[in-house]
Amino acid sequence: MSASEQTNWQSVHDEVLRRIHTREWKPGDQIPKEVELAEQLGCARATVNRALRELAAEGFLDRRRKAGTRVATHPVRRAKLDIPVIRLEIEGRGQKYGYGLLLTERRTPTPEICANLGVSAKSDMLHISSLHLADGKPYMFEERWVSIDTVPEIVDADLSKISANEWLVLHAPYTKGDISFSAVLASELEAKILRTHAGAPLFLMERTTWENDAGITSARLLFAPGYRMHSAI
Amino acid sequence: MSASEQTNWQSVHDEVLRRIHTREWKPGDQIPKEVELAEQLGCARATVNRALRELAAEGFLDRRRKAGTRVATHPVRRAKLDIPVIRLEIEGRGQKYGYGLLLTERRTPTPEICANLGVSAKSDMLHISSLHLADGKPYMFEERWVSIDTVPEIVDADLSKISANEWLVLHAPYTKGDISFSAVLASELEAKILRTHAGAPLFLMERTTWENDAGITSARLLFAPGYRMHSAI
DNA sequence: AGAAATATTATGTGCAGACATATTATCGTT
DNA sequence: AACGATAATATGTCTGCACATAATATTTCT
Repeated sequence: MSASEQTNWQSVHDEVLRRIHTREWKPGDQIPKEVELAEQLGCARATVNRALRELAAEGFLDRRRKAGTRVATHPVRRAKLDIPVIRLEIEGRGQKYGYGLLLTERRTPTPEICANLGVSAKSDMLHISSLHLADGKPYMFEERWVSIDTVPEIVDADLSKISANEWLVLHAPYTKGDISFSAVLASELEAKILRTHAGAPLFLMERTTWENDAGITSARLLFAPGYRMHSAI
Repeated sequence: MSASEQTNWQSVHDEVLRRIHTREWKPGDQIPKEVELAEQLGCARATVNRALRELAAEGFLDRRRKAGTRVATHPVRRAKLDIPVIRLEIEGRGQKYGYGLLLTERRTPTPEICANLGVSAKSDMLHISSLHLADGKPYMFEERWVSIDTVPEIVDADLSKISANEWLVLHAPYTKGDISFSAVLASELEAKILRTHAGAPLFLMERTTWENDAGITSARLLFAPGYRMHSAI
């Protein structure tokens, strides 16, 4: 290796990654131990440790005490999906964000929601439907249930101005969450709201959050046809 | 805070997260500087630094030199999607994995693939179609293009036994990748292959990878109806 | 040989101290 | 007041050292 430049953890990171990419170190290979690498690259062990730790977190390396460090055989690539507030996602693309509250009602949850959140069938809940727009066009249709037992303050929130999600982000942080993605067909009603036709393929995102096992909210987000979620890996 | 226990970076991490969750520190609030926190919690600044750094990476904190550390106002939650090899995903659920090669042909790419990968229209490429099964049922239909210019060894690979993706993972690591998800309708052909009906909603994953700007592969993965991708946040 | 106790080892983490760097705050000049 | 130079400061990182911990290797005992 060239060396000569300054050795910081980032450069160690890059150098190790380079050796993996050039297949100097192949999947399954054991790489030199931290002390040796530190000596080779002219830096402290702590610096090498930091670099290798990050590489392990990124999925390129497998590390085990005493056993050493080896190149991952099945580099599970981790796509980091940023799940921003919809408003910021739209505004971030330079589009104009719009939001409309379609319905709020206070009632007991459906059996499905009970199962999702793990709450009783007699729970006090808020059911909210809303539509998010980008440049005036329907972008995402949201159907959400919020537990009033867990987040009583929600009943005083003005959900005609700020979306339930944004309100929750600011007032009810969660400790645990679940998110899933799938493809579904638009129903008659959904199609009408999203201004498309029944049977159109819709991207569905379902999110459920808890605060220490107390269910907060469960939401079903239906994106208008053409939506693509993407990410770098 | 209680304290008394041993102070390691993990406990600092958890304590700070607790203060955020209990809204002792609210979104937008500035939190004590590292030196103060270290004093409060009875540990070295390096330890606090490690904890806060992780929390910032997780999206709970915003940190800036001189400006200090504050609780994120819009906690962008990062869903970490593990993108494993399909075989491992299926076997990991205890199902039996099956794989069938449907077609391989060596030809020039379609304009769409050219655009995706950024290669010339006269590139030498391998076009591969295959079907992945779980417990004998169609699970995912894959249509892939591999650049022979970038990965010449692919022509000697036996793709009837091992999927192109698995072969690539082992023999052609990438430095850059792009992944996107969307919902589409099954075409007649796709429906036939996945043993469903035309017009069924399919979850589509598109992946493209490069090695230093040299396009490696572009793949279109169509999952059978009912597929759900999920993750904890 | 086989099992249990013990030693060895590579990574994991903590610490104090130092300097680097990006930003903000302040001061002086016009 | 506006502007540019300068000082102050919180985080970012590196270093050398020490000890903890988990896993493996070795030895000892039956």
